[in-house]
Amino acid sequence: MNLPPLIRSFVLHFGEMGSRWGINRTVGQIYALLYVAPRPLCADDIVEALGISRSNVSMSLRELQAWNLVVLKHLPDDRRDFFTTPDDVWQILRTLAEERKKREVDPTLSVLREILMQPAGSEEEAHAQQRMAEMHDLIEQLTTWYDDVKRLETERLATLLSLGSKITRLLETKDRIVSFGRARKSERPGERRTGAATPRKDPEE
Amino acid sequence: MNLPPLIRSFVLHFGEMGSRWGINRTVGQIYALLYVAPRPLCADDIVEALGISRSNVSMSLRELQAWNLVVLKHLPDDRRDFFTTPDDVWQILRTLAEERKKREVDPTLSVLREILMQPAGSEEEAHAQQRMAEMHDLIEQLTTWYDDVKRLETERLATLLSLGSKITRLLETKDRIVSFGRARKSERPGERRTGAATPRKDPEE
DNA sequence: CATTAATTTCAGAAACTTCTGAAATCACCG
DNA sequence: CGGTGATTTCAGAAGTTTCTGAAATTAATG
Repeated sequence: MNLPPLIRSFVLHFGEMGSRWGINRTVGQIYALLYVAPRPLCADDIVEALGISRSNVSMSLRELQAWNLVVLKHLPDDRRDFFTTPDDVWQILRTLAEERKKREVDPTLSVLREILMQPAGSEEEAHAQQRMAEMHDLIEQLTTWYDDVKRLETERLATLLSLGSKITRLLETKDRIVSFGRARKSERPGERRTGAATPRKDPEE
Repeated sequence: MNLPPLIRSFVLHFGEMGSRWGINRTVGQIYALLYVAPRPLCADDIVEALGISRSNVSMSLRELQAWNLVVLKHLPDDRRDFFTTPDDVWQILRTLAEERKKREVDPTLSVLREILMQPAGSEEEAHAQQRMAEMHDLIEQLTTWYDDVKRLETERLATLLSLGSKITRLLETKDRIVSFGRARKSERPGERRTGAATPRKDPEE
């Protein structure tokens, strides 16, 4: 590996972090390198910088493309592919969130739904379904929130973040002034709201 | 593996998911099992249910304890350890977030800060620092928001979630009525706010 | 349509992680 | 304080992932 020391530390750290996240080390390193590079890099630049095999670079770039994390550039009169990351860090965050949701959250939700459709064959299974329904509802709440918030432009999202929990304090006040928080009285968190995930046994009780 | 079919699917799915997250398959399965079990389980119950070795169970439980994801119970006149997960799914989510932050986000922030303190030795490094500063600031904004919001009781957090982006619409209106959004005019997202992460070269420009 | 250069694929080697059974440790009891 | 049974540790076996170099493929050019 042949890199200026600051960039080197960054790249190595992201390699480490990558492996904690199920992304592999090389993929993490390549991403980090592209992220800080002042111009798009081609595969051989990466081979050179990280000292890994050409084929490994090829496979890892493929992986990064599958995650939509890199942008492909072409220079005139050069048929090599050059790669960068998007300039906007918020955009990167959005992509990351979207991809992880697609790969991890959505399949989990659908497994949970499927299990919850089946009839429980025992007390034990009925209890398990109850627990899975709780998990299902939590995840559904979070993804609904996410789907809503992800559409915000960056500036608004940043505003929302910088307010944080202050918002609830604001809402406290509004509750009493504007007619805004009305629906919330009847709906305590933890209780089931959607019909979809209700286990079979419920009707009999 | 000797489990009712519904529970079996759930456990297997969490095993799979676990491996995507750098948590290992067995640990994921054990967690899933404890999560849906109607009562605390001891190590031998787990061996029996999942058909894995006693020592593997021991190590995996250790791992789960290190993540604060399981609760230890003792029955009177029985010196075995029994394990459960907390009843409240929101609590589980909080713990998960806290632990992941501790292991992944905090170290990344501190690596970034460290690198940003060092003087850039070249154009290339200076550019890299600029990029790292952007990443640093984004992460810092997110963790500040998280630190703020995590203190909310579950009920309020749920309210906040269920409002989602509606809040910004509410704020639009308030901006004009109450004197609440004043600070935001001068502070465009994307621009540097904290001094901490500013790369050395800035002062000269 | 042959040549050349870039890129991808893939089988197996290397590295790493997970899992096991045997041995060591621990903690309670008489 | 020795015996008993539960639990943990650990060295190495089994399994998995990552990485490489050689071969195959692709695509542009004369």
